[in-house]
Amino acid sequence: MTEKDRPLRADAARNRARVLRVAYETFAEEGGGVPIDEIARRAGVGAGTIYRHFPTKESLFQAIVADRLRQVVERARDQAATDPGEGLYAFLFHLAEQGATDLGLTEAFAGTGFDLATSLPEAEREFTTLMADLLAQAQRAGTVRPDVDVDDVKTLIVGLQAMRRFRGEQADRVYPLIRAGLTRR
Amino acid sequence: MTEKDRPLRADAARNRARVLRVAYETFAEEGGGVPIDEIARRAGVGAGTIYRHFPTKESLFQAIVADRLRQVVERARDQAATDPGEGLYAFLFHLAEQGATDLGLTEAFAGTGFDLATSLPEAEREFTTLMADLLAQAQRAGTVRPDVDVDDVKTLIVGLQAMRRFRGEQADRVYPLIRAGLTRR
DNA sequence: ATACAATCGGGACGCTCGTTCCGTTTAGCA
DNA sequence: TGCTAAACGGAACGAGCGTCCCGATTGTAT
Repeated sequence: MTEKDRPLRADAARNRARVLRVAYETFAEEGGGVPIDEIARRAGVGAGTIYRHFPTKESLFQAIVADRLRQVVERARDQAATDPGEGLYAFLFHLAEQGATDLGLTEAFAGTGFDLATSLPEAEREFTTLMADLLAQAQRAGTVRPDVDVDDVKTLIVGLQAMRRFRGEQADRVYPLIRAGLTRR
Repeated sequence: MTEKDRPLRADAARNRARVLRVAYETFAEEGGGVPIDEIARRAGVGAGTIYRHFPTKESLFQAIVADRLRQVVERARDQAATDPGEGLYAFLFHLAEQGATDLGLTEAFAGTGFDLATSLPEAEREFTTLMADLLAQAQRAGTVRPDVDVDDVKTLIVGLQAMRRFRGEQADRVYPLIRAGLTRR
C-alpha cells in the first residue's frame, strides 16, 4: 500500500526512501519535536519534497512508528518461540531499551501527542495480541504470577520506558526488581 | 526572601499572590507547556504583570515546583515518623499520585526541560536526603531488601509517575507488584 | 534530442508563544 | 485633594515551526 498506482519517478523514489531513513534516525534521537526542516536538512532535500510524500508531519511520524512496531513485534515472536518462560521479560526489557534510543516509540506508548490506538489501530491490536500471548505463555511456564493481566503489562511498559529514557543505565538495576515483583512468590 | 526591600504596593502584592495561585493550578493541570498568556488570562491580569514579578516563565515555574517539593517532603517526614516500615512506600505512592495531578512536578523529576539539581540545588539535596532516610529506615525495619539504593528509588519514582500519568488508575494495580519486588524475598 | 509532466528546493505565510515596551491607571502620602 | 512613582494591561516584536506555493530542474517516453 505504499507504491501502487503508477510507479514513482526514480528520483522521487530515491528521495522518499532517503527521507524515511533519515526521519527514522532523527525521530529516534530527538523525538517527535524535531522541526521538519531539520529532517529535510539532514536528508539533503527541501521541506517541500517531504510534504510531497507525506501530507503531514504527523503522517511521517506514524509511518515510522508503525514500522518500528512491526520490528519489535517480529523480534518478540522469535524470542518467545525460543524460550516461553522468558518471552515476556525479554520483550519488556527490550522495549525499555528501545525507549532509550527511540523517543518516537516512547511517545507512541505514552500517548504524548500521539494516540496509538486511534492512529494505527491494526498495529495497536497486533501489539496487544502479542502481549496477551507472551503473558499467557509465561504464566503457563510459571515465570509470571497468574493475577497479572495485559493492562498491567502495558502500564509496566510505560513505566520502564520512562525509567530508561530519563534515568539511563540506572534503569538496569531496577529490572530485577520488576522481575521479582512479577514472579510468583 | 520574597518580600524584602521595600514592601510591595497593596495591588502588586495581591496580584503576585493571585498569579502564584493560578499558576500553581494551571501548571498542575496543563504542565509547563501552558502559555504565559493563559495563566495571565485565568488570573485576570496582563502578561506584563506576571513579568514584573517573575523575570521569566521558567522562574515562575521554579518557584512553584520548589513550593510543591517542600509540601511533599514535609508530608513524607510526618508519615515516616508514624510508621517507619511504611514510610518509603507511602512516599513513593504519594509521589506517583501527585504526578497524576501535577504535571509540573512530574516534569521536574523526569528532567523534561527542567533540571531539578541545577535549578533548585537545595531542594534537590533535601529531597535526596529524605529518600536516603526513608530507605534506610525501611531497610532497618525489614520492609525493603538491603540491596536497594537511593538511585534505585529515584528511578522508581520516575517510572511510577509516568505510569500514573499516562495510565491513570491502571497504575494502582502495579503498586503491589513494585512493593513485592522491593520486599526482601 | 525534444517536450512535457513529475518533482524539486526553499522562500513565504500564518500561527503560537516568550518577552518587552509604553501610554494609562492607581495606591500611598502630604 | 493633588502629586508622584509604582504598577497595570495588552499591543507589539521576534523567533520557531508546520504547511503551501511556484519558478526552476530533471526523468522519461518518443
